[in-house]
Amino acid sequence: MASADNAPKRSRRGSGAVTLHDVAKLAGVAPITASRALNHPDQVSDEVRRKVGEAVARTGYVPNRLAGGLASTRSRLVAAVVPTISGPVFLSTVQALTEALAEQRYQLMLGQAGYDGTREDALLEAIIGRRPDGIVLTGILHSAQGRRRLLASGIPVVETWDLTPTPIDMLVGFSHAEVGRAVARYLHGKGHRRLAAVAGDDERARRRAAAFQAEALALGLSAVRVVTVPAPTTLKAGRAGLAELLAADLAIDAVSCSSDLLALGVMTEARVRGLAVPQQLAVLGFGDQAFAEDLAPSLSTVQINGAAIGRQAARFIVDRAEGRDPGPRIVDIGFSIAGRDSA
Amino acid sequence: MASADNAPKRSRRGSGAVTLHDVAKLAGVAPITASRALNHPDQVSDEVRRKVGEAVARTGYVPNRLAGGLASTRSRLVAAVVPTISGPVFLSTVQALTEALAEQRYQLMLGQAGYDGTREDALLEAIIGRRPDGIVLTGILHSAQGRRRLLASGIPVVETWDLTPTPIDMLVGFSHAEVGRAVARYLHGKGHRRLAAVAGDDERARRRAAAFQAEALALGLSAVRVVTVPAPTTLKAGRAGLAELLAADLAIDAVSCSSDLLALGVMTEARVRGLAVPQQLAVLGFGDQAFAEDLAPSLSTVQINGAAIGRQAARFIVDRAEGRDPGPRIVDIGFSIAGRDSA
DNA sequence: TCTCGATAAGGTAGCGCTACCATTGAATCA
DNA sequence: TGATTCAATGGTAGCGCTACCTTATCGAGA
Repeated sequence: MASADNAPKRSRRGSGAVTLHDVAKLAGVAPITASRALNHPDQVSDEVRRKVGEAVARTGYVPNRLAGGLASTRSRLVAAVVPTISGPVFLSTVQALTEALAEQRYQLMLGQAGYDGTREDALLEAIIGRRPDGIVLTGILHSAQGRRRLLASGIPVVETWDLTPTPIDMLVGFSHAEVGRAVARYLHGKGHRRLAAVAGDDERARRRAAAFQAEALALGLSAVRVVTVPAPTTLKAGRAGLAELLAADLAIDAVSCSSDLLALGVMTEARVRGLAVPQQLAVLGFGDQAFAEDLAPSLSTVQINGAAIGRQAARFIVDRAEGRDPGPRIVDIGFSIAGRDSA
Repeated sequence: MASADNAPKRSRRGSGAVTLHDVAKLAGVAPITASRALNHPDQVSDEVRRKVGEAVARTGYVPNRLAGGLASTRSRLVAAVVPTISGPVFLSTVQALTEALAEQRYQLMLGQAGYDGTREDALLEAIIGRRPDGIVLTGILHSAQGRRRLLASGIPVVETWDLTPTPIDMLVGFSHAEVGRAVARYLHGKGHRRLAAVAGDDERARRRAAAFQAEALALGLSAVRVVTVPAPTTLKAGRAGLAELLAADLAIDAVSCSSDLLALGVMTEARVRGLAVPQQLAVLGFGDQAFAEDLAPSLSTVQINGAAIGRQAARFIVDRAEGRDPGPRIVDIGFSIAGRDSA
């Protein structure tokens, strides 16, 4: 009965990495105490904290969050869904979200749903399977089936970049209809009378455009022509959009665009055609990307604080995950119009 | 001893979600058989496959990948590290990576390291803790300490957007020095003799610029002035960069930029100052972002197939994870120069 | 007839961690 | 002094899944 079994106790499986057990043994404490020293340092003595810290440093131990998540049903993982990462619109939100979460030791998992929604179901399954502590939906329209699935999963959900009276769970955004109306009033206020728009083919841009049209009519202006281009929007589409508007020979004097890139395209096409911006044609963008301010002429655009959206979404989810009350479930982040040289 | 304990068998813990046990019970098979029906369908009978499929549909079961990953030491998770998501350079790579991985039922986890590397250590810890099946480093210089840590973790690593003879593990990229030299030869071939450069303050851009300078000298041209601007690069920095070059009064006739956005800034500033592009000043970009081709004048630029990099990285990692030999560990994806109107 | 191998299914024992409860010893109170 | 509280630590039992092994069943070959 002597120690005949010097054979590795660790069985066939496992990654072979350092585990909490190894750390605990080295520190001379029980595994659970080592766990506490790392996760609830205030619950152990200085002595234990020191010994465990040393053992961690010596072994290079990195906690297995898969195991921790399984045991505690808290994965410290947050999933974000964007239509596509190439549309730079949501980037500031995703970036702020990543950073705010990293500060709280949460990690972001990114999924792309595409603009058509065909991958949505597979994506949701992949996400829910990871049992994230929260899901941030960024500018995506989801099927009723997907809604039900999310709801059933019980995972906190934050919808962003929109404002609906009936969110799945929580929401940070702004009113697209309000943006459309504000833009119409802004251009009208600047003396423009023959408005047009170039809009990406996505739900939100369409809603802004519709409100823009309606408000222009309400202001007594002539009917607004809207050219729709595929999403995600590109500079090229902006050029083509203006070309199409000019071909229709409507004598327009202002164009509202559903993205800054589109606006840059419109300005480029106008310049090539010898149309002075803003004298002959006013151009308004959407999103206030970094380059907008430094174009020549500088681009007037709708400012959305994407970073604020990301931070609020992070706050929502972390509060929920830690059992705090996140307050009102709907936050209107608002918007403003940066009046610069182009309109 | 009768069934006195009608109390919920499921103890205090757990998420309350449907588990494989529930599915198995409903299907009338053992849990392990249900597991096989889902993960190795060819190992069970049609009958079992059908019953389990039905049970899954009825219960809305979503496998817990935390538990699966813990048991199998295969997380089906891949981590990608970018300096920042706002620099649009790596977006095409990240997008292609996400898509290629999603096809193989792997999921991407995104981390931002920043350009300074202060967050690098915390980020690595967060990543390794999830026990991903692979890590893709995108354009990031990591400390020797980080290298050691990654190596010690035993996780497959793919470095991208660069070419070094001593990768940590696997590598897909191209030679930045070669790009710098090719650009110098290209501009020289177009008849330009007084070259300059505007480069972002990151390791790779600096290497391109250095090779650009060296090659220009080798071609017998006068010394190349390089203006360095902060990373990530912006349009504004491009404008400022050109302004600085012009202030030095060097009579330059061509500018090579370390990003397309920078090039757009240079072109914008040139236009404002009445400098004709390319007649008085040739401008060359880097990255071939979507907008480059449609600018006026269209932007000549260095094309990098970022999507191909992403796909190859995915292939590397999936092959490794599934135990296949991924072939040569270093892949040079190359580059080309798109000669358009600006240079 | 018996053995053999292939196929299909099940049982067992963890993966590495933490929730929950029990225990200990010291400090506090009446 | 003994009852009571508290802080610090440990033990046990899973979280939900899968690797590994074993057992039943069947038809083919000797």
